[in-house]
Amino acid sequence: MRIISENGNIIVENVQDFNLGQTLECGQCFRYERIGADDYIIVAMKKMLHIQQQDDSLILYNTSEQEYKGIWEEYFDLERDYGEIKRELVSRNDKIADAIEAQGGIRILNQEFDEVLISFIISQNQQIPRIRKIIATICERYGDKIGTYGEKDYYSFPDKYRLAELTEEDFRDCKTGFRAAYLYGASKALADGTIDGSILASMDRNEAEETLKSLKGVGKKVADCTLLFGLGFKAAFPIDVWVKRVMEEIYFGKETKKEEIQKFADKAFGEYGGYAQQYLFAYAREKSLKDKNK
DNA sequence: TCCCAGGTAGATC
DNA sequence: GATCTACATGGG
Repeated sequence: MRIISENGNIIVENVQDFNLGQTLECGQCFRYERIGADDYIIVAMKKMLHIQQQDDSLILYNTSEQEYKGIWEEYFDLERDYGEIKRELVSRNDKIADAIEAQGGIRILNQEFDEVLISFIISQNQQIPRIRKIIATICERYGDKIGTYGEKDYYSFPDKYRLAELTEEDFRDCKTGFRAAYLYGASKALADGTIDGSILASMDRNEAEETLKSLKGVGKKVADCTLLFGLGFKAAFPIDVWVKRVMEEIYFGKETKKEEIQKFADKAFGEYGGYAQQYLFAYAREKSLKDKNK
């Protein structure tokens, strides 16, 4: 990789194993807007960023080298060797090769813990476009305006103290449905320190998972997403309806209980479980979309 | 009208 | 323990 500062923009050249669209649209994050081919506005880390990919180069508009180094390099996980991860996964189990072939440009974003936890509580039993809409509403109502692109204003994800001021009714007004009570409780737990990302990150995976599950509305799957996307536990392998289906198709050939799939995945993918899961999840959704358009 | 969605809690068997 | 069901809301 080579980093160039030019006209107030940062250009990162020679980026390997990275596809911006795949990374943003694979369901791990919800705050992005596609404004063109390989061209996006994202909101993360309390900032708005216009970012575009051209072949193996990334252009980060209106960004300093300091901000790139301090925030975005880590956020996009650009320092990690994904070629090595993919080779290791295939060598452990070659049935995942098709998924990696199709979605190998995904990187696991290093997102902020509070936002991931709240977002994935919202996500349960809901479709991705709607999850994005609900989170956008919460940000517009309770976040800070942090930028404008075109005609559109962009708002930060509200911090835990702001969220803790909301009533259950406020959450319900954002169309969160039965999850409103869960969000109310989780926001209070974040604000009063009962649940603290930096403490969870220092625990082992199992203890962190159990702590997360002590929250009402956080079960195994939401906990695993939070571990993987918000706390850096790359071994976590969240099993939702998509992953269940694709695992049944590729590895089992029949309906299989989540617990059995989990055991198999932990053993087969080990410390790389999270990467495997994300390749498989995106692969399953892409295939379904293609089938629908046939 | 019914079924489903990046599930979970609580009831019941 | 394992299985069943209600839970808001919107799209197909």
